[in-house]
Amino acid sequence: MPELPEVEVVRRGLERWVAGRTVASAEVLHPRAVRRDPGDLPAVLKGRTLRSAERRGKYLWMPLGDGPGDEEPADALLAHLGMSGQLLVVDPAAPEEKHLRVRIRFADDGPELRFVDQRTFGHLLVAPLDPRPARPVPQPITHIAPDPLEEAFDDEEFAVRVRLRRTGIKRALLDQSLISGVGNIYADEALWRARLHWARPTETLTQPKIAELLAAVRAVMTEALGQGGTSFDSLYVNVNGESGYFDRSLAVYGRRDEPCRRCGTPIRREAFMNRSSYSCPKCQPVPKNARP
DNA sequence: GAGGCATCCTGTAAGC
DNA sequence: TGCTTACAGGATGCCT
Repeated sequence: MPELPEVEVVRRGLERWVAGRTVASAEVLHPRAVRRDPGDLPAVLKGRTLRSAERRGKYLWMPLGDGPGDEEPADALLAHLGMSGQLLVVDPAAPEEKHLRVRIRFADDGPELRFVDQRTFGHLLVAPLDPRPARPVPQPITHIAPDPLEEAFDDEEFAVRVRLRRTGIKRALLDQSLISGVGNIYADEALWRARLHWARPTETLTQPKIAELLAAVRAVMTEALGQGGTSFDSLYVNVNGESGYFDRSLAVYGRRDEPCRRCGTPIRREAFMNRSSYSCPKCQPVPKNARP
């Protein structure tokens, strides 16, 4: 499941293999894979140059240029991988993947870009860039907060906003308008490292504790990035189709009844927001006034 | 305005 | 063996 580290791995692949190339044609094979008007995508992309590969949280985008000029791009190809999306750079003659949703061919007749997505939670679209912020971002994601690996992320502001919330800390971590790029897996891992239960009321957290949690979020993401991301099956791969290995390093996620790596207590699984939370009963005791 | 929950989707695994 | 059900989860929209 792609979270920030996995998406960053994909971004680096796009920067290396796709940036600077001009689109010859685009083909939409599943309407749900493209937001707005799916019929428009081929016409809007044809002849445009994919300038570079940018990322905020779990969103990727490639600003679109009209030629060799150095004018500021006004729009971008925006992508979210959802649960199972993959952006693959493959030989045009390679057989079609079972869940191929969008195919983009280039004018240089080199490797093509394919959007493959089994569960169709991911999507592509072309959107205008909002030029107002210091770093232009596509308009559909202007409500997304910077991610903790960005320079623009403000630790103090994050702590203030978390303490103003009246909810559980894991809900806050998953709220992309507070902090982007954190999903269920890395939320559980960071909370374990910071010895916090997921239902801890946000208003009871001190500023130093929030700083410790942020450090844990950054540490787990940086380590995952170093190993090419997390993969439990073949659903997540980088642009060349290679899986990451970080799942071997997970301390709690998916380790129900296995011993905690700190104290040996069996890891518990609890239902949370129609999904799962994994934690250590001893290291992460249920708080008073828990907010599920 | 903020918080919380159902919904979208498909493949896999478990249960009967 | 074959069918049914539960589960996985990011973002959105709706309800309170």
